Amino acid sequence: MAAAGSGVAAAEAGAGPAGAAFSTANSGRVNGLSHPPGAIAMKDHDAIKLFVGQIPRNLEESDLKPLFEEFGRIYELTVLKDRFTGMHKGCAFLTYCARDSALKAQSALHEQKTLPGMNRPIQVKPADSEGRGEDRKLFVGMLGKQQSEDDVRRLFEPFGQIEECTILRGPDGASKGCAFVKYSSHAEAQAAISSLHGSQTMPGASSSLVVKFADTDKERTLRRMHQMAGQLGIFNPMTIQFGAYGAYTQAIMQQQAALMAAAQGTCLNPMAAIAAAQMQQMAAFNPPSLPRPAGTSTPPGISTAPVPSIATPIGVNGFSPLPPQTNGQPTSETIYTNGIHPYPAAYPTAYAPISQAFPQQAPIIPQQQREGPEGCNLFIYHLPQEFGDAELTQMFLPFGNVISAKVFVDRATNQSKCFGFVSFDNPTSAQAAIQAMNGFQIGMKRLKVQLKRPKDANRPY
DNA sequence: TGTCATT
Repeated sequence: MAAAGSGVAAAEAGAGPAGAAFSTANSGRVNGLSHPPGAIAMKDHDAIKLFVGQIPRNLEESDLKPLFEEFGRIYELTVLKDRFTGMHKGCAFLTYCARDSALKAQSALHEQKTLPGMNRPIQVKPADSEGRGEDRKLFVGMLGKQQSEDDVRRLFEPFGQIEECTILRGPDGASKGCAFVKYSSHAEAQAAISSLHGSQTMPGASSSLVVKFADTDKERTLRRMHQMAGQLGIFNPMTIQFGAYGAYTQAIMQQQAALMAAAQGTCLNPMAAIAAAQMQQMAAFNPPSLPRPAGTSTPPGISTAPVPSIATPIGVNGFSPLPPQTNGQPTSETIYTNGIHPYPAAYPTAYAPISQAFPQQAPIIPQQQREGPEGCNLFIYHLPQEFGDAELTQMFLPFGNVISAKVFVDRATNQSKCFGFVSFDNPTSAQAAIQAMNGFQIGMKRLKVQLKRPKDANRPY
């Protein structure tokens, strides 16, 4: 809850003990016990901070104090105010010196009475900051798909009292291989992590048991935002910077980089190797043009006329000599002098808000493996051993919007299994990639590029 | 032939 979150900071930053914060008329006499005026109130170590909601906005701390003092000596009481306007938010944080006072107040007041002018009863309950549950709830991963709630309980029982145990299941009831386990205390949860995380590998699981604290609401929201960002097509910074021509400009930059490497007889990185090979292939299969990334969206106002001029400088050899002034560095100027300008005059501002939103560094959205629509997903075999996700992405960028590229890696050795997946956002790009890249020779191997087999299909080959 | 999944 945002209100509680900002309120915590406000409460922490505000004046401390009630004795100092509010000097009301009866400050020398609280809860029937007298104590010297000006004495600093101490709170118990196990004191609970309460959230109080449904308070009329005309009531300030001094008005509320008498109501709550009935249950014990108050250590701190803070009405939540808007950080900027100072407006009363209709709620407060309340800490009693004694834990017991808080419990009494909660049971006597929570939902039990409605303050004047409010239409819902007062809320008195431990504040979110009191670790209402997230810090004792565990996420358990790498379970066997056939393990039941009872199996998981048995596993986690030795470390404390389990309040809740839920296996995550899909709509069909099949286990997703993970679960939530909630203990009655943080310490118990921590003990379970220490003993169980990585301790064993469940039958059918691909790696050892995962035991960690579950995501907080905040983390969950963040993850959802990332997912949404992915769906909106914010895949990588180059897409944003170069718009629809990112594929072309990148492909050309790579080829030029590869040229330099090849000219020096050094092919140290995999991209140089692939780009060099790609150029031979370019010259062979369709002389003057890169494959047209069909289906790539063209920003409004851009004519498609520049496309042929992109191909032209490449020439029949698959490349053109570098302009002398670039000194071989594949900078963005290199691209411009080749006659390719990512921002024609007709299209000056459409992406500007995005680049302004991320002035320094475009956000790196962690690329999760996303399948495209049917017919957009490729299976690629016989990849060079040293190829990773990035190289795979680069290799297929010229054919369209690559929404994901994944090279499979052996988890034990971290070695590529030499196959992977590439997904486009449309089937035409996928077909173009198959046409151009299936049988593509790299070193001694030829790539196998075909549509990914659908999960449910049982084709025997 | 999408490996790890967050109510």
